[in-house]
Amino acid sequence: MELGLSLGEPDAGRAGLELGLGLGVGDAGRGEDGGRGSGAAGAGARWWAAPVAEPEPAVRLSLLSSLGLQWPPASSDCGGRSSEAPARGFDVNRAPSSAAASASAFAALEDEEEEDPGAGALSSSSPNDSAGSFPLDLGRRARAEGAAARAGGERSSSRASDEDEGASAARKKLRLSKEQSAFLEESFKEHSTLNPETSTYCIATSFLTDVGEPKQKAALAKQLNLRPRQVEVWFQNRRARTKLKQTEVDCEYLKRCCEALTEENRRLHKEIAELRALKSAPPFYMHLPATTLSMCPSCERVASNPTSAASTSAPASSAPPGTAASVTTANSNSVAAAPARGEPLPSSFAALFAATRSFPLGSQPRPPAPASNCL
DNA sequence: CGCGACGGACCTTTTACGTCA
DNA sequence: TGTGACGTAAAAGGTCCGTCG
Repeated sequence: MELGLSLGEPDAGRAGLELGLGLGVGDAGRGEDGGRGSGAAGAGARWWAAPVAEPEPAVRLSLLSSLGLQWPPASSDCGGRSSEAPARGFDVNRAPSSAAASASAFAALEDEEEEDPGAGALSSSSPNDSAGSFPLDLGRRARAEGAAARAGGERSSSRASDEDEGASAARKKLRLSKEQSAFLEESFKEHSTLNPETSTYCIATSFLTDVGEPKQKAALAKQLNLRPRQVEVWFQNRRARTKLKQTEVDCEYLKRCCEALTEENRRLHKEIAELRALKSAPPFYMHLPATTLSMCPSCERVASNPTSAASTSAPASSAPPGTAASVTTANSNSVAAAPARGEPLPSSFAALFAATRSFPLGSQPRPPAPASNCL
């Protein structure tokens, strides 16, 4: 998707300002993170990359900033490998205190299951009856399922892990307990994807060293008494939700961007029309050199060139306030009308643009104009 | 070194279930 | 009590990448 805003003249002779918001949609993330694509980042990070053929004009960023808008939105919390791993306190690759505490709890759980592997498997119909402290008791059903998964042995394929339960069996949806969701959420904050490598967290805590599959997925599944497939599905769904939310945020931001740029475009068109009207004024204005005008970079007022202004300052000094010399762009339409010969005329364009430009974008605060460089 | 098979991880879409107003 | 909206677990199909023979 490409939002294009053309500012200025359509003809090639004039310098038109082409604004584009490159919005990559699709399989954008692949290849950028050196591995498989992070689709969540694909919608967000791709916008940064803006992989268009032509080099990105600097005006894009500067204009966005000049519009008082930041990109990406500050609320951007996009998952994905390229943008993931914000500085959080929780690190699954380290041993948090709670996890360390849970290690011993898990050991106790293991002992309990070894004594009675099927304990309580059918005693509860609700998957949410996780009464008790996490993770020692994450719900009997979940525990039973975890035990069943371990009893059946880990499949090399995560998809196959469910096949042993019988494909004909009705798909039973279970609700993860709050504790399980919270723990998975913490893991997701750290890494939106499951780390296939050996988890240093597991090694550090060494409570899963005998698992034989020291991966994050297996570790989480083991700790939460879920099947690895469940952990995998949860992460997939969580990434999808994150991406969806991020897409909504980005869409809203782009909408505001488009509105702001449209307004800026309208304003610039108006200025162009006013300048054209001035250009078609009597020849008196025409022999003013173009270098007469200069823009104050700090306050964006148009100032007259000192040398040029000096040569033309004499008539200006004779122009009293309230005459055409003090007219600003606010009423430049009236200025555009050719003054009758003999009327006092402005000495330069500087007076015409002496007033501070009005920016319709209310979100953009303007710094106060330094008095030294301004008219 | 190039190539195809394979496994693993991920993404997107869809389905189905549980909850709640 | 029935119902629709919503959240979410789960599955299916596809893609990509690394590994191996």
